[in-house]
Amino acid sequence: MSFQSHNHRQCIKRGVQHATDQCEKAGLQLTPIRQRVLELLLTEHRALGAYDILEKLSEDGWKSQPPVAYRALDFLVQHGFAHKVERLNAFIACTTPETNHNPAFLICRICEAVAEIHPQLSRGALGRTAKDAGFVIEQAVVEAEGVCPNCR
Amino acid sequence: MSFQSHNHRQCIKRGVQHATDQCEKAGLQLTPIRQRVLELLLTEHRALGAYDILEKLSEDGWKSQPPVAYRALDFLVQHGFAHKVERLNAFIACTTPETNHNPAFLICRICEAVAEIHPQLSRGALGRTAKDAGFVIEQAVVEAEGVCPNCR
DNA sequence: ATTGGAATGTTATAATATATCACTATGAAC
DNA sequence: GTTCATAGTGATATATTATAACATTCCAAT
Ligand SMILES: [Zn+2]
Ligand SMILES: [Zn+2]
Ligand SMILES: [Zn+2]
Ligand SMILES: [Zn+2]
Repeated sequence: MSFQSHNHRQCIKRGVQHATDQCEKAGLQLTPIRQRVLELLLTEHRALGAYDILEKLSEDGWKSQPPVAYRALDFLVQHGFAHKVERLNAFIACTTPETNHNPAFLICRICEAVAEIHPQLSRGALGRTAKDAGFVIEQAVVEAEGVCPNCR
Repeated sequence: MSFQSHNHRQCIKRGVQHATDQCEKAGLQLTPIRQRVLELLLTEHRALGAYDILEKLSEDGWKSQPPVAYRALDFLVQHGFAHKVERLNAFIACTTPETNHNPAFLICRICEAVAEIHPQLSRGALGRTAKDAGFVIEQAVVEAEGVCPNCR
């Protein structure tokens, strides 16, 4: 859980390592830009906008245009290495890329920290209601805003 | 439930009537523009973007600029007469404005119909997970995408 | 060597949203 | 009745987020 203090260097290392391995296995190309964007996202437990990413890339010497950031982000999201937080129009590295999952997010409105969690929604009230309505859920955006334990 | 066939004229009438009453009671001004925007939203069980609204307003003779639409939408959202669907960056009239609620949405990716539902999330897995993490949820965005009964 | 695909570079523009200031109406305070 | 404060609207400009379209590079397979 990203709200708790933890060995954050390991978050980054683990994230990059996992992506590297997965891409190797699946024949995907974790190109320098894609890897760098993933690292940037992993650096903070906070969602970054595409233009934040662009700015940071530019500090690295990549003077890239918007499509570059969006492409890298698309790739990462597509393959489950990152997620888009719709409420923020921003992106965050996946913190549990090992497991197939339907992530939900807890967003602190004070410090902007974002934690990825995995409640079993389909079994809960949402899934039941949808089922009753004859609606087939393919994907769910679940984003809770509030105050994290550190900001209370 | 907006997926089922129903007397839709009544949806519109009820929505406007409720807003009128509420505003009367609370000393709020349901101005012509605000009422018209609400009507436009009520016309379809589909989310409309601010610029869709602007276009429709313009067909009515109001040659308005973006802030006009956003202000009216802000008002409606603020007072619970409409909701923003984050996943779509668009707005939809509330279908059950009588009750205090934390709405969730079912979004059909085929016909774009949106249904507002009210699962008891706080009692479910999400609420539990948040509580365990010491996170206080103030608001939750819950938006499921999939296929509605009519499009199956 | 040629071809084809995937990734990136580059330019332009679309789509969504807000800041700011000017103007108007309304109603309360004096 | 005039003054004043407030809420709403009008209007201009600009910020922020996102994509379309086409050119170029690189590498591997034929
Ligand atoms: Zn960490
Ligand atoms: Zn916090
Ligand atoms: Zn209806
Ligand atoms: Zn449908």
